[in-house]
Amino acid sequence: MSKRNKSKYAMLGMLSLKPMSGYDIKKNIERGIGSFWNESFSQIYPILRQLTNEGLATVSIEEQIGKPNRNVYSITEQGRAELKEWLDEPIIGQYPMRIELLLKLFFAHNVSPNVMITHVESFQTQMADTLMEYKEVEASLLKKLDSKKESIHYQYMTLKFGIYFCDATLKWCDQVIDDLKKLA
Amino acid sequence: MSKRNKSKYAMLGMLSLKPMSGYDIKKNIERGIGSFWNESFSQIYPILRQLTNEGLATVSIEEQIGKPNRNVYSITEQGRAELKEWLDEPIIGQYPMRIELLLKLFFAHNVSPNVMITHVESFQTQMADTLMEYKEVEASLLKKLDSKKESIHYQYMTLKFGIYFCDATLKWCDQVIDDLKKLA
DNA sequence: GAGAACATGTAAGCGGTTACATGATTAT
DNA sequence: ATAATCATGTAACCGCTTACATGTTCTC
Repeated sequence: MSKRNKSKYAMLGMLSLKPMSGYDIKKNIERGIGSFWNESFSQIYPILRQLTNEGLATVSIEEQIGKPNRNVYSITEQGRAELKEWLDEPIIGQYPMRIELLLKLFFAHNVSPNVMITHVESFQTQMADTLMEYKEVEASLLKKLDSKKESIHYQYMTLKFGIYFCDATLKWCDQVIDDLKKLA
Repeated sequence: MSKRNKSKYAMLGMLSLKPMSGYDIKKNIERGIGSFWNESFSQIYPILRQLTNEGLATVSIEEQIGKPNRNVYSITEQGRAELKEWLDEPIIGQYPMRIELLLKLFFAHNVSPNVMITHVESFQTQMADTLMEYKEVEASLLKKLDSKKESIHYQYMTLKFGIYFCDATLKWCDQVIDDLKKLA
């Protein structure tokens, strides 16, 4: 009944794309699903070891010259089965969002409107940067959409979420800055 | 340097609106900022006590007939000062988002598209419900906008974020369901 | 009669971040 | 030279959720 650890499924999902090391997984999470998911090394490495103990993944050590060895993990049939089981499950409950900017804005009557204008503007530039990154990824994904890999389509759908979110947020920022200026 | 506990400021912020009990704060958080912030009783009560120990709030016990006593907290000048300090600070770093639906969608090549159609559709109806609630709150806020309380304006701005977010998400759901049907 | 709302709290445990530890290679 | 990338891990700590504990009144 308690909140299950979803990091495990994030690992299995990543390994379902291709065999990877812990380091690879970190990078792929950042570049691929960083807008709505994050994992740190201190979670990744122990979970990966746990997966092998449970027979959901196997390891092979790749020796490299001049670099540390890579522990490359591959998903097993059993791992795939467990991943599918999780994918089938309906999603219950809410994702917790804690957006500090909005918390401050809600209590902004305690300070001058200019304070919040500054905060919202820097939030806005951050968002604009993020959107540009997404657009670049989009361009590279669009080239691959014809390929036989259906996973590309799913990657594109999640990316679109990020783009929709940024767009909406940027429009909101414009409006809020306008409103704040009227109060100032 | 470590991640500071922002729950404290959520409490101070709530008390900056009016004196409240822990129970009141919980309700006000749910109804007012629930779309981007949450607190549980096991955080609220200890923090409230801590605030009084630090001189940031005072308590008064209201006796009631047939109901448990209410411990009503009021913010002190010192509390207001600390709240303002926090409001002034620039917001550093990212808010962690963990949206399970998107995690599943990213790995959806492992299951039939119909599985994700089901998930996205129930996500969509949830969002639509949320949006309706927001619209109701919006209607009641619009009536109060003329009032002398400037805090209403800030409440409206944060509510607008929720509305923008829901709108964008609903449009995204429409598109994704279309795309998924083409894959099925 | 069941369940929600009112009202306050504690204890245990997991989830997750931050800091620590190590060290070579490559790019600026 | 300095920083970044590659690469794997551990330990400590904090934040937060879940479960537990208690009891009345009001609503369906």
